[in-house]
Parts: sequence; C-alpha cells; structure tokens
Amino acid sequence: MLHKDKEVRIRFAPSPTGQLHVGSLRTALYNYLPAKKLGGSYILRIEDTDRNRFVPGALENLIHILDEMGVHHDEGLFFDNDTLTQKGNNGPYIQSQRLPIYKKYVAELLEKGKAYYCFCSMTRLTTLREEQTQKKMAPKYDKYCLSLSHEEIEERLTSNESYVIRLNVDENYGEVIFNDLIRGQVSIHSKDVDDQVLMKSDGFPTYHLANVVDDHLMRISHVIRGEEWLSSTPKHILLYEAFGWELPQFAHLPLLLNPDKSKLSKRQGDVSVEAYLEKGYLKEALINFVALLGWNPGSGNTQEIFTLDELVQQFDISKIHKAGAVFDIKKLDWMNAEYIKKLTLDELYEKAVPFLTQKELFQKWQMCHQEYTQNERDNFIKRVLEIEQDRLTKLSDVGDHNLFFFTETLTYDTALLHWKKNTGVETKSALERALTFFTSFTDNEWNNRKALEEKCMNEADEYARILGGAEAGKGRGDFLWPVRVALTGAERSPSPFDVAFVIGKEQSIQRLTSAFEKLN
RNA sequence: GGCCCUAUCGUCUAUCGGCUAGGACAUCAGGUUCUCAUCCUGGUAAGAGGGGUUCGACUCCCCUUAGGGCUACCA
Repeated sequence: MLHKDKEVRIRFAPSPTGQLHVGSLRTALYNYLPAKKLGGSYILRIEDTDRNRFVPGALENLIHILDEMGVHHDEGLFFDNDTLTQKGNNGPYIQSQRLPIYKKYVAELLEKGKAYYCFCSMTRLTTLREEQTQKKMAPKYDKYCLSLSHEEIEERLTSNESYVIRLNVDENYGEVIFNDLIRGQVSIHSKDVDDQVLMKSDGFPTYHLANVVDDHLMRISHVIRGEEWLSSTPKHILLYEAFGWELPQFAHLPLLLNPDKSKLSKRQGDVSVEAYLEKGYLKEALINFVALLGWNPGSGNTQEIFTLDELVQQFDISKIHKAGAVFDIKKLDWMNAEYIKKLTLDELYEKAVPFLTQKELFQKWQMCHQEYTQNERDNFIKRVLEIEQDRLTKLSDVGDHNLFFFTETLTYDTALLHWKKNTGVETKSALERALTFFTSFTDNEWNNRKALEEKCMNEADEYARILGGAEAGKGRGDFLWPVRVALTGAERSPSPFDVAFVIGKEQSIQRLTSAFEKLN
C-alpha cells in the first residue's frame, strides 16, 4: 500500500491564523510520526494564501510552538534567532512567496482548457446560490463564463475587469474514485464537484490549487490531513490528472470532538496548545494524549504511556481510526499526573517554579522570608515539591492544596486538634510530647526526611503504647492527628513529619506551641 | 436540501468470522493509613435498530436511525 520504493516525504501544512489548535498538533504528529517511522522527511509548509486572515506574529508563533513541542521538521520554514529561514531544495516553503509558480501552472491549465476565466460578480454568484438552494439543488457554479469567447475574455481582461480562474470540471467524467489509507475506497461523482475557484481575484491561489501544485513540486508522498478535506479531494485528483501528475497517497484523519460530539471548538473549553501549556500540562503528556486520540498500537498492546520515540517506533497509518474522538480532559489530567510523578525532583523544580513564583501565596511567603538566601529559598521549594509531587494533576496546582506551607498564621477550630473522640487531655499531652520530641532534633536529623519519618512513627507508637495501645483503643493517631493539625490547621494534609520537614524545626515548634496554648 | 464519512462500556479503545466482548480514564466498593494524596484489590458499565450472507456474526453486505464533515474569491 505504501510506496516503499518511493521516497517518503510527508508535510504538515498549517495556516498561520493564531495559536496552534490541539487538533493541528495531532495532525502535525500524525504527519511527523509516519515520516520518521518510514525513514522519510518531514516538511513544514506554510499555507498563507488568505490575506484576510493574516495575523501578525502568528507564523513565528506557530513555528516556535511546534519546535517547543518537539515535533521537529527536517525541511521547510524555520525560525532561528528571531529570523525566518528556509531549509531544503523545494522552497520557498511559504505559499505567499510562490505566486509566480501558481501563475505558471494556472496558465498551463488555461491552455489545456482545464480551467477558465470567470468574471461573475459576487452578487450574481450569491443570487445563483440562493436560487439553487430554493430549488433544493446543490449550490454549484453554472459554468456561465465558460462560454465566453476569446475576444470577449481579452477585452474584459484589458479593461482590467476583476476575474477569478475556475477549475473546469467535466460533468461526464463519472465517479472520481480514490483509495484513502484510512477509509479505503471513496468515490464522489464529478457532477457533485463544483468548478472551484483556483485563482482568486487578488492574484492569490486558493488552497486547492496551491496545495496540489506544492505537493507535487515538493514531491510529497503522503497527504495526511483532517477529514474536513475528504469531500474536496476529488477536486484535487482532477487537478493532478489535468496536469498529468502522479497522485500521492491520501489519508483523512478523524476529527477531534467536544464532549457533545461536535467538532472541537473554543466554545466548550480550551483548544490551543499554548492554553494547555499555560495551565500546567506537560508537553510530553499533551503529545502522548493527543496521539492516542484516533490511534493505538492495537493487537493486545495495552501501553498507554509513550515517549515521542516510542510513538515513532510503533506508529502505523493503517491503525488510525475512522471515527472522531472526544477530547476528554479527565484522561489528560490522569496522564499529566502520571508524567509529573515520573519527573525527578530537579526536573519538577525547573518546570514548577514558574507556576509557583507567580502565585500570590508564594510571593507573600517570600516577603516574609527576605532573609532567605537563594539556596534556602530553592531548598524550601524543593521540599514542597517533594511532598506535593504525587498530589499534582497540573503544574499550576502547586501549593494550592497545602496553603499552610506558605503561611505562618494558622486559623482553625481548636476542636479539630482532637482526634476522633479523644478527651482533649490526651491531645494536650500529645502536643506537649511532640514539643519535647521535636526540640531534641539536630538540624542534620531534621533535613533527612526518611529519618524524620521513622523517628516520628516510633514516637507515635511509643506514645500509643504508653496510653495503653490497641487494648485501650489507642494508636498512632492519638499522637499524629493532633500534631498534624497543629502544624497545618487543616483537616486534610500530608503527614505531620512531611509538613515538619517542609516548614522546618523552628516553625514546627512555634506552631506546636501555639496549638498547645490554644488548649489552655 | 445535496454529496461524503462514521457508529463496541459515560470517554479513549482491543477484536481484523468462533466472545464467558479485553484494557485504560472516569465512577463505585474494599485494603494500606493519623487525615488527604499515592499505591493495591475488586465491582458496575458496551457491540444503535432491522434485514440478509454463514454451521457461526461486534466483525461481511443492504436498509433505517443517529452523529459528523463539506456544500466560499477560508483553510
């Protein structure tokens, strides 16, 4: 099926209209993966033929974000050191710089009678469409200008009349049949194919012309794009045939969907890669997640977590699905948490600090601890992260679950200090005991999380034993619960020894003292 | 309206004629545990409907239904 004898050259050809859509990221990936898997080239071409949709900076942003996501192209348009450059022998790789090429090929079409001038006004086209829809017919151009004489065309051209150039579709051609790598044989009758505009009145080509010309000239072997292009593929095939060019392999990808199954849109949540990155999703998780929306290795392979390299190794176009896939943020959350758990502390630190430092709770903490050196500050952050790592869904969640790390004035109901149905007398003695216990620590011991935990658990057991142990219905909780609440003021939190480890000896003793005094 | 595509748990999916329909997320229950999170165990949950073909259909064919895409001098 795949032309193994032919050089594999696969392109991703986005329009720079703003931020990178997650659907586009997946399309990019589904082009990149087979290109790499088959040992071919992955090319980035920019399709900027719509001047009305020009967005300043969008092009640079597009290239930058693709690069940041790790989907690197071998050929095409690059953005190095703030300047646009092109790499490869098939350029330019931006369509607005290829206008003379399209002119040349459209002239060839004109000459062959496969295309024709059209001078119809917008109002004529609009009324034509209205009439057709009223008669419940499919809106289609009526070939009105096809019958224009050479003289008349010349005359109108010289008088600078506005015109477009249309594809001359032969209604009697019959079924246009093609074999889609994902959908199998697809056929659409030529009578249902419109005389598509190929060259707009502003001299720019439409997608259809530019795409076909460029794919041929750039020797693209596989055209892998969204399903929205499926119904215009016959136009493209007719163009390839008009030029006498060999067809590439086509593969039309299923769409990404909203929870209500409509096409993924901004109305129902974030759609840009940038937005997800800003929300604290890791690029690796995003790539992994999006890759699995419409593809999986199949045949009993239940692997869910993939690196980019593993995706390249295992990818197979024939295993791409036909049906659209709902973008389920819950599964992305799970996957992101998995990736966060796998990070080393240093990696987590590097990725999470930007999120933490922009938080008010952290800024306030920093104000209160201006005496801290950079080292002491980093040390504190790393301790926080060490404890939070298993509790994070997104990087932006850092600190949110454990506010008591950052504030020294705890407000809580004294009743919370008592574990279950404790009398309060025991709570007080537990706090008293914890106070002497923590005071006995050296700084060195305090900095060792494992040792701190071990000693703390021993102390809890010892305390439970003194109270009478299991026989008396007493346990570790009689010690650990009040200590934890004293340190956090919260009903839910990490273990007391973990909290103590983060906030330090001095602060721990201070909080225990304060709790103890509350009980008087 | 026309043309085209699609259809397995709520969601992502395995299955390429033999199925007690498997996995993951979510959800529920239990365990570990001072609480939370992590972790471990288990449960609920699916082949849109109707016809064929076949010894046998989730798998192949047809119809219906539902959803989606396209229907621009946008991509």
